[in-house]
Amino acid sequence: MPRHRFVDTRHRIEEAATRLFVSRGIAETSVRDITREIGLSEGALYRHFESKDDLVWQIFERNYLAFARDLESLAARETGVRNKVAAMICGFCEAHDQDPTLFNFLVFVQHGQLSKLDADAPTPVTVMRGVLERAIAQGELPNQDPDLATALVLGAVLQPATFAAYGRLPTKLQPVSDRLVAAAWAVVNALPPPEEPRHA
Amino acid sequence: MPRHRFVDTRHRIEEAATRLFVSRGIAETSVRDITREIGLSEGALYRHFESKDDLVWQIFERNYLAFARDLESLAARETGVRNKVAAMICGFCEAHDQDPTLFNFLVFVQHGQLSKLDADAPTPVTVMRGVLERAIAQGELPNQDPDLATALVLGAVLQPATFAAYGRLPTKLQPVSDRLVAAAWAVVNALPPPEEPRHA
Amino acid sequence: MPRHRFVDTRHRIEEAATRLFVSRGIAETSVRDITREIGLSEGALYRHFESKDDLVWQIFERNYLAFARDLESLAARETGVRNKVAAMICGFCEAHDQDPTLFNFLVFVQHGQLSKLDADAPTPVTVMRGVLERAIAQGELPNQDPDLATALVLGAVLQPATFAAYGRLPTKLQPVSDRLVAAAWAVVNALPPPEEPRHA
Amino acid sequence: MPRHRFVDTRHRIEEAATRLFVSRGIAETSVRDITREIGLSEGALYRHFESKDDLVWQIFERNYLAFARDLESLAARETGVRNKVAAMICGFCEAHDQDPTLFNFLVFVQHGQLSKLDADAPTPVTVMRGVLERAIAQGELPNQDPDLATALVLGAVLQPATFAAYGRLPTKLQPVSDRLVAAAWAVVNALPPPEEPRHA
DNA sequence: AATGAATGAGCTTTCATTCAT
DNA sequence: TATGAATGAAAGCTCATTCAT
Repeated sequence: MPRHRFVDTRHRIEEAATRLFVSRGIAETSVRDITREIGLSEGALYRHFESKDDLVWQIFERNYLAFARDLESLAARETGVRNKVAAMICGFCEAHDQDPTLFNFLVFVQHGQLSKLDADAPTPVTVMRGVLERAIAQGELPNQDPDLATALVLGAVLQPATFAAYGRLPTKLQPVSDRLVAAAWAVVNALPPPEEPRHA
Repeated sequence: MPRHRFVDTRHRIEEAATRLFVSRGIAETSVRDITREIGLSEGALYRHFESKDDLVWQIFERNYLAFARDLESLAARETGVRNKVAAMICGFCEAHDQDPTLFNFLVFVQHGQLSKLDADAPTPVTVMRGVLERAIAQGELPNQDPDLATALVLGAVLQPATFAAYGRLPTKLQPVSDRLVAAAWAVVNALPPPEEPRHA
Repeated sequence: MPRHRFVDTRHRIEEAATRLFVSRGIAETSVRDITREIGLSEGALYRHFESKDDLVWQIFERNYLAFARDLESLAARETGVRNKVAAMICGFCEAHDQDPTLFNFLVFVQHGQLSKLDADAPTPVTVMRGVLERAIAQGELPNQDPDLATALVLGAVLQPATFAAYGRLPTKLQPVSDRLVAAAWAVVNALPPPEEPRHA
Repeated sequence: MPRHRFVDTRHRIEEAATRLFVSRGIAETSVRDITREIGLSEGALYRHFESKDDLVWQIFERNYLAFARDLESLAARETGVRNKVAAMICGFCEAHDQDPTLFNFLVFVQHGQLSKLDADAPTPVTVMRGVLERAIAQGELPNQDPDLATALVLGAVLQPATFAAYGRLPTKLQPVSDRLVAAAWAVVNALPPPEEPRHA
């Protein structure tokens, strides 16, 4: 008999739940679906999580914040926006490829979990934004709205991830991470021409 | 309560439903929620839609295909990839700004509706892909995977739209459409340096 | 434009209703099913019948009593139990063959309608019982319980009718009416041997 | 309210359901009616039966087939049609008297359940038919249509059972089983005179 | 007479959660 | 810790009936 049954069970619940949440949606996944998947009784789940909501939240919070911290340390390790952004994009790709199910849950499925987060807890979005904002302020990047810049950079990884989830792209993003990095970099440097290009 | 109001009940249902679907999610919105919103009895909804699923599908299909056709004609009107892509990006922005709720429903909420579409019905995604693929084939764009290119271009509008939905960006995208166009264009022209750039 | 539209519509409702009641059951047939069958709106049915219950009742009462009266006059026309019973059995067969749907409705489907009948209204059952009881009293038939006798005689037509409804027998009973008559007659004359057949 | 009563909930459901189905009809009995009758919540029923349909079917199938097997073994135990038929008629009476509610459900109420049965599963009807057909083939009975013979024999028990259900006969059939046996026997031996008995 | 949208009660079923064991 | 029957609220849906037109 394994020593860590409790831990093990909890982990198996989270894993099965994440899988089902991503493939069917949270509301479409019943507690019964989850427990049946791992041969557990319905009631037993409540020894490990206070409620279904709590289960969703636990999966989300821990992983979301951990992911944010990872990105943060990846960026901290580098110098210069270019390298920092590149490292973070690669971080997204690695997180995606390592567990696409969890990645999709964190980034796409999380219905309403975001608003439960501590307002100033670092998230993948705020971490990226922090790097870009600082770079803009210090003139490392063209002057631009940091929020829009963040959206554009993230779009360069998240939309490919979406395509991968829908089968429009291969399941692995790391093989194309160079391309995504190039795109992310291009996007924050590609400003439209000024509105009124006076005389010749 | 009057029986025959002179308003289009069907339309009011669709509108309220779209709003609720976007803000809460489809599964989290009950038929009762929808009808209560517009002062209608539950049963009455079933005079207009066969089922809740049917309601979702009707809203989705009609608007999704119409949107795809709009993009198609916007692109057709232009010559050259650059202009075509620019027109489409602006088309996304306009659709978004005109009815952000509907836009978000079509692009983000549609749970499983995509798979019900006719396999070869044109969608916003396939329309964009068509333009890019042709341009790549004809050397108008650097050689690259058309699917990845499509993802990157779409990311340049959809991620800002997501940010707008979350309040991270203003509700209107049209004011920044130039920027999005520039980003979209940059993204398909920013290829990473070749892996091994031997001698000169 | 036909003169008797009203009458006509009413009749068409009754006919369609009877058919559906027999084939699906009363509860399983909705007002909508009935009206759709004859291209009428739901509301219009209520110009002809006060309620669905009323519709059921009207179909039942009129036909059930008419059938009882038919049997009564068939019996009255004959002399002697044998002939009277034979005539009634043939009456059952004819009624069945002429409109099996209506016959089955009257005899098998009528859920709870029987109890709404006037307690002393003549019914097919009471008519048959009357003939048999009188014959027993007058020694025309062996002494026996008139109710049991009635059941046995009716069983000789109704069970074949049931078989016809289930496809175990041809749809027409008249071709075998002689046999049914013979059976009915045999059944009221076949008394079991006395309980204790002492010596010899 | 206690969670784990030491009674067989499933059995109590079946019993209450059968009673209600017979007295009101299947469609007219709601799941709520059934559970209220035995002090159970509606949802709890679905731990024991997949659906209302499933409940109906389970009650029907098990008992119907068991009854058929009983009749089969009663017949097998005897030699000669006469005895076999007598044994089966008595079997019907016993089944009826032991649980009239269940008997009526099996024989009269079963809405559409019959068609779900395996096509070649033995039923009370086919068992009786088998005995009669063989007897006819071997000349033990006058030559006649075995289906009609089966209908007539069954009519001799089922119509009295119907009368008992309607209160036209006492609730017990066993006291008159001799009479029913005599009737059943008479019915298969009472052929009408040949159509045209020309000269002597 | 006829229409059909609207009502509102009721139906079957699902599901998160509790609790005796 | 685990089980699974039981709860009770709510869901999607149906349907007899009404009524403005």
